Amino acid sequence: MLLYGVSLAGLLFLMRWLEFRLLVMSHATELYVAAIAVVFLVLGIWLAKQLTKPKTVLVEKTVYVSPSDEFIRNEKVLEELGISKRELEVLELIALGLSNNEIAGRLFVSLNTVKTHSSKLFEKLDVNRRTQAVEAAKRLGIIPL
Amino acid sequence: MLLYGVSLAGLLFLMRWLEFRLLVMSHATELYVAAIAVVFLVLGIWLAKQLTKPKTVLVEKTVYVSPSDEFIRNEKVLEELGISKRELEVLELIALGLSNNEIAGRLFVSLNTVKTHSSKLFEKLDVNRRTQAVEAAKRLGIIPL
DNA sequence: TGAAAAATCACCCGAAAGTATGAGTATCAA
DNA sequence: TTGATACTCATACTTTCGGGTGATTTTTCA
Repeated sequence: MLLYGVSLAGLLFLMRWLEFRLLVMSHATELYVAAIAVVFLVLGIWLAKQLTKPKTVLVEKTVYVSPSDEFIRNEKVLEELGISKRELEVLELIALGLSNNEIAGRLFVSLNTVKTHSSKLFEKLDVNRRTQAVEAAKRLGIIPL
Repeated sequence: MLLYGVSLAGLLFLMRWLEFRLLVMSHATELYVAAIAVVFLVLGIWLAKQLTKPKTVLVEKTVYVSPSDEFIRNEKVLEELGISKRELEVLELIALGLSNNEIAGRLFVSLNTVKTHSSKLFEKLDVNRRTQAVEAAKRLGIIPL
């Protein structure tokens, strides 16, 4: 008897619902159609996304990595050796292969000043040639390899 | 009693459904809606296909100019520039920070010979200083970084 | 504010580096 | 054998480098 009641209730609900559908269809057709359209549009998109294998395009890019891209200066060594800012600048330009004259021009100082800086630099790096200075500095992590 | 209830319910539902179908048929709305649904389903699929950007997978092929493990000399460049064996030896010693005199001593040749070699070397590397030569050579993969 | 450190510049001198030119020897391929 | 190339060495000259010394000016910092 209980089951019967429940069934009847469900049936009534279903009828009500169908009736509602009917009502909507007869009175608000545009809305309904639009809803259907949207629902199926989304369904279509979803279906397409599910069913189509992702189009994959492989693009190969050759990257040349220079070992000097993540250079971290060893400040500790700099401090220990007592190398000043200016001296470091000179050192970097020396490492680039510039002559003292070119360095002087680039730093807007006289040739003599550059010589003084480089001399002190050599003393601190314990070398006596600019090429050795570059070697030593790279080894010590003062300038990038 | 249970069976009777269910049968009755089913019967009622069937009648309602037939009635509904009939109604739909007579108004032809369902067909229209179905058509809309199909159209928009297809439209959705089409849209999805159009809008899905091809998934681009960028594969970065990393080529180390000079891997930290082992140095491979770029023989090609050597040949292109016409750098001889002896000149290369001089170049390597220059890169080590040796003076022309030291190089002469190590290679058992005269200072003048070393000068000749280095001069030709500079010419081939298109530089005019030993420090620049070292820079250029390292960049070209002629000597290890 | 005053001492220390850094940066600037100058002059001298010898050593090293680099340029120019020429030339002898050895090797290898055509 | 000859021509090309690499290697060797020399002389002469110019430029650059590096060491030494000293000085002035800035900057930094206690």
